[in-house]
Amino acid sequence: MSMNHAILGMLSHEAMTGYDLKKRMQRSLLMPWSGNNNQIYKALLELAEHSFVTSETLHREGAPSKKVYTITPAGRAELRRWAGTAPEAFGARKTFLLQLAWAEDLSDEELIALLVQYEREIEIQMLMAQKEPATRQLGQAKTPRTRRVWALIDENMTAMYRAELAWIHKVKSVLGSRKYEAEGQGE
Amino acid sequence: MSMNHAILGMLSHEAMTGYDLKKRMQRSLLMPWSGNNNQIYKALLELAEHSFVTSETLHREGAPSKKVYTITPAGRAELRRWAGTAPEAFGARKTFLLQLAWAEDLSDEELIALLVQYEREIEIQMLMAQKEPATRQLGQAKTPRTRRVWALIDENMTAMYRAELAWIHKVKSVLGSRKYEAEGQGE
DNA sequence: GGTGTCATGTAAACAGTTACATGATTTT
DNA sequence: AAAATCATGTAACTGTTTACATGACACC
Repeated sequence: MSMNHAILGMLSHEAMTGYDLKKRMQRSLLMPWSGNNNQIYKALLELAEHSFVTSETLHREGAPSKKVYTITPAGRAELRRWAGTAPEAFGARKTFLLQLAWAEDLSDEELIALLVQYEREIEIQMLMAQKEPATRQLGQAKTPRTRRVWALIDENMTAMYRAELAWIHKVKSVLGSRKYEAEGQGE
Repeated sequence: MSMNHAILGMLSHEAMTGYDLKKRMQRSLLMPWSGNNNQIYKALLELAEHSFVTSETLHREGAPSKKVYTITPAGRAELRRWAGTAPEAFGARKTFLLQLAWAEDLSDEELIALLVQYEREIEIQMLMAQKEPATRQLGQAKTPRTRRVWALIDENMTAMYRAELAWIHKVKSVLGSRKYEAEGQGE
């Protein structure tokens, strides 16, 4: 579960409450979990059991109490360990490609309409990624290298959307000009 | 659940057993579910309940019996309906980006080693996608348009991996030459 | 007076993975 | 003799989403 490590990572920059974590996770496209209560409060319990975090309850008058979670040295060690583990290839759930694959009974016009809708969705994601970079929710970078790496992470996100938009344009042009009737395979 | 529709889609080209579906799903990168028994046999039961598929059991001597599933007209209608629904943006789980984000305590050399490992993983995926295109598991395309669309779907997959590899190269060059020390933001 | 934010948590459902169980045949 | 393939299914677990519950304060 990388969820727990994501939380650990965020706490490594700043002590926070579950509520803070939730908001940040929801805003960052890097963590596509919904950032919902259930997961976060459970994960925090689990991390506390392993002594990777400690919590301090702040009682405040006229406002709900807070539980501020702080990472422990053991937590930092675990984070470091995890950061060095063998990386895995990403997995993309592109439901739209499945939709396209079985859209045989749709007309060219319906297909193009679908593509336009999909394009709009991707454009929205890209705009969001640009105006609220995924790494902004991670806190303040501590070193020039981290600052640079975070910028590269944000570039990865936008590059991904740019590639998808380029592909959409190609598909639209193929369908729009009925290039498939020529049966050509060329680029 | 797009799992059920993926099954419906595959059955729309050819009647199959659960076992056949499992093998095809496992081979196709388009359906990143593990294609495990539990899911498939449950999904088939569900589809049968909705009368989207029917099954016929073939008893064979000297071999285990088969249950061949066939799509019904209602199933085809459901598939068509689904194909026309509003598409959603894809979601990518890029755990590696999270790892990178919190790799502050790793040396440049360790970071580059991680990148090289990640590059290898992505290269493997891309090679798999090229030599066994995701749409090959879908059956035989019935029309020139479908043939063309399937080719475009396969291109989408390889373009995605190509974009990732290009990004990895950039990150390697930034880290390898310690460009981050210059604090530059330029492309 | 309704909606939104702050703040913690729980319940129930759905989705997905791993492993088990069975039994015959084929390949190494 | 061991391992893989064919073929169906179940059990137990982990992961994820949606919705519920509570209560105070702030804003419109």
